[in-house]
Amino acid sequence: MQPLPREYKFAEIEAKWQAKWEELGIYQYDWNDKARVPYSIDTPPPYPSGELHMGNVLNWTYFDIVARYKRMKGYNVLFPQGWDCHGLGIEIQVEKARNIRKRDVPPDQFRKWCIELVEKYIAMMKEGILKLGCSIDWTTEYRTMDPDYWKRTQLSFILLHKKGFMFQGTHPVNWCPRDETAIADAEVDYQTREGTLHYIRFPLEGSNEYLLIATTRPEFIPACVAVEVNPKDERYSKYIGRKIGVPLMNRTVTIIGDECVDPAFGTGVVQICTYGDKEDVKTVIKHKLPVIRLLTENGKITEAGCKYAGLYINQARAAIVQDLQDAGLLEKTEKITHEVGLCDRCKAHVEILERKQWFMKTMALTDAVEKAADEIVWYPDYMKTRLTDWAKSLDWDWVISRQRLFATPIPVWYCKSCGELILAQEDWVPIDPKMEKPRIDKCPKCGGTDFTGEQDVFDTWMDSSITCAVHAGWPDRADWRWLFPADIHPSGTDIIRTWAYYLMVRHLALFEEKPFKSCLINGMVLGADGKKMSKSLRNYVAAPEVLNKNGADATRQWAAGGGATGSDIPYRAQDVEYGRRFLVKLWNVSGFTSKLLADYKPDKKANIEFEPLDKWIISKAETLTKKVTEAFEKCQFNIAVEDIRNFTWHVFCDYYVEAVKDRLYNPAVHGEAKRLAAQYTLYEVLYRVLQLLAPVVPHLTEEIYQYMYAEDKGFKSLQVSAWPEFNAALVDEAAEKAGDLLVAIMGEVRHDKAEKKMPLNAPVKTLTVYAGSEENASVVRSGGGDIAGTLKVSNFNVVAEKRSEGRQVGQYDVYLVAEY
RNA sequence: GGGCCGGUAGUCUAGCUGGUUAGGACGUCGCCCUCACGCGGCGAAGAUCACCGGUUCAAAUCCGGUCCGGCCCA
Repeated sequence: MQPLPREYKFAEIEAKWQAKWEELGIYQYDWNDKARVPYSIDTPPPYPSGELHMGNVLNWTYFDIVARYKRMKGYNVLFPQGWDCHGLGIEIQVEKARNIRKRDVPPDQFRKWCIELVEKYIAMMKEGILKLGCSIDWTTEYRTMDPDYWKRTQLSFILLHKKGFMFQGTHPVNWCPRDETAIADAEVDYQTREGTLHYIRFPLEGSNEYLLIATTRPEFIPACVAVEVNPKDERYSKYIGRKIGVPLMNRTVTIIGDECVDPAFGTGVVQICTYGDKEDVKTVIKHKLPVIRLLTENGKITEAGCKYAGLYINQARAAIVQDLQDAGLLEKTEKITHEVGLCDRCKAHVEILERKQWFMKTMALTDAVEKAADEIVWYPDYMKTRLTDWAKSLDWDWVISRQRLFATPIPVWYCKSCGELILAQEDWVPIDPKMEKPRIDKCPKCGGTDFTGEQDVFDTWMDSSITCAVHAGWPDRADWRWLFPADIHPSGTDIIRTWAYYLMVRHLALFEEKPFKSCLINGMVLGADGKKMSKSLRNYVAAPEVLNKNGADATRQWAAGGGATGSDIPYRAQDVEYGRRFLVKLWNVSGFTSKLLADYKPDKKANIEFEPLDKWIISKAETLTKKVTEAFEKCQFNIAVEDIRNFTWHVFCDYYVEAVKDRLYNPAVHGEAKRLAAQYTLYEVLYRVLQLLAPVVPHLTEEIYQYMYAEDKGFKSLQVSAWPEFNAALVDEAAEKAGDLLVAIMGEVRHDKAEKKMPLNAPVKTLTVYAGSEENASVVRSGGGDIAGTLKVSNFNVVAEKRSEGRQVGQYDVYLVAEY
């Protein structure tokens, strides 16, 4: 036992232990250990976007607590760390930083710049994660942009292709004309914008009548393939089946009926264009309408647009509106607000384009996803419905091809003479078909020898949605199933529909097994103003700033205790400061305890005489252990943190330590055996607090452990000490009740002194307690030593009879009179 | 329009498998320089638990409805 230094220097302590833990290698997963039960965390590889933000802090703190807790519980914990590098976000940032468009430079050069930027960002984020004190096994670190990783993405594609899950199709897809790539539903950001509703006359064939249609997108008139009305709408039902002229276009289309038309919107007559919006896509499929490809990949009008060909969408709209007006076909316009789809990376207006794309058959897996979701434990449980509702609401299969540069290549070629698809063999990967030829002599279909490599690349989610298998060692390790499914997958409320969903479909399709056994959801971090934290709202706080100012242990308490798991939590500086104050308190009480225990030998337990308050706190510590363990098991970090803090601060520091000072200072009065009991209790209860706190506050608890306990307990780190098992035999309800009464009496005398504006250490000449019953009287007498010692009472009288004189002790039928 | 969540003291938040003097934090106001800690100690004030109805001996907690807010989606 060594006494603690006086000052608590968190920066020093935290840096020291972060280095030391790494040196000790205690966070390394033991790949050869088949005796201990493994526990694998499916760390979501973050997208390196710059410095760590408070959202990352919340997320990483949650699963680091789980990792540390499970390690103490004796599991062989796998806590890997990867980086999800590819994506449009990085491409756009490189373009902006270098003021170029990606097509302006050779693809290799562009890729190189992307890698440089990603590496810079990884370094920044990694520094933050290290400062937070995460117990990551860094020997597992990987980057999805490395060929060794995209080998896995490609292999999974080949296997899924062979199983029939991958197909090419000319389907309408969400398309970003600015980035010139297909994007998934999940990447479309819907926003309310002001738009113009145009009322346009469509002439009925064979009459002088016309129908007035309302549209926000007149530029799609050249792609009009039908006009639609609601068959229940008496104004128009009679026209169903008739032909109607398309304004400015020398052709007619048929008027069709469908109940999905809202008679109250606009005029109740709508044009169906390929493709003005997602509704058009549904209608085209349902009524088997033709498709007119109006837009090019960069958002210009095609030849199908006749005289408007070559114009950008906006230019075409202006020209068409002008022409309609000149022709007298534009009856009126009005402003409306409506939802528009924007590319969530660049905010350009998303169009719908028909283009050959690769898809994964995900809709066919919806039942399997639902079943798997039922088998998974969700923290909190209601998050399950977010996933299943999303899965059930999907209309389209997942578009997995992208027209980008910084991504994993799709490992296929096409025969130049017959167009036959050549799929890479499993042992060819990693391979880039843009750079390499397929490893065959000739086309198996036509014998041709010339091939073109696939130019498209994979959606970034194709990389990151196989992590559960990859972390387990797939496909390199024969025993990867040992770690699969992952024990826990952490996710945020905002990415359940992407990350959790894609993980589900990929692993279910590949391995017919759910990817993870439990799913831990974190909410969003809000600014102090209660709004979602963002730089533009100026309520943004950078994680390194918080960590440098308050240290990791205080910051982690904020993350763990800021709110219930899954709910959004606001970042407020004062909450982190409360965490820091708690640490100072713990440090001080530990230092004080270490002095009181200077002559204490833990192994010498002979001749101990427990007082009621010793039994009281030992029992309470045991009850606390049960509560905290249950809370950690259910990922209720806030409950665990609050219970430990309150016990430490208010039960241990404010009452127990105060109550035993006199026993420790004056063994001549109380006896050596009772002094030893206090020392034993201080020693064990503080150790228990340190252990329970270790997953949340790893650095400070380790520092205290090393000074006070390492020599005796023998673990090289508190982090690998055995989690305290709840021992029902140590719970003593009678002792807790008795102690509560004794503590209440001491509290009541404090109240009395406070009211009389006396210092708390003022001596009491006579203290008379009217216990109200013989039972209470014997309790009060049994704790009389500690009470008299703590309150400096010269004459302590306990009267069993009931008498309402003086102050009532709390809610008890006990009264006391103090004379000074 | 749909799904999910929330509405608890000036502020943030816990509790919500029904019975607690509704817990904690920040802030506010007193008092105490008590031999670990003023980043402390002891106290105090502050909540008709959004609203309306129902179930029940009993509801912040369960049910129905209304209003408001958030996230995600259409």
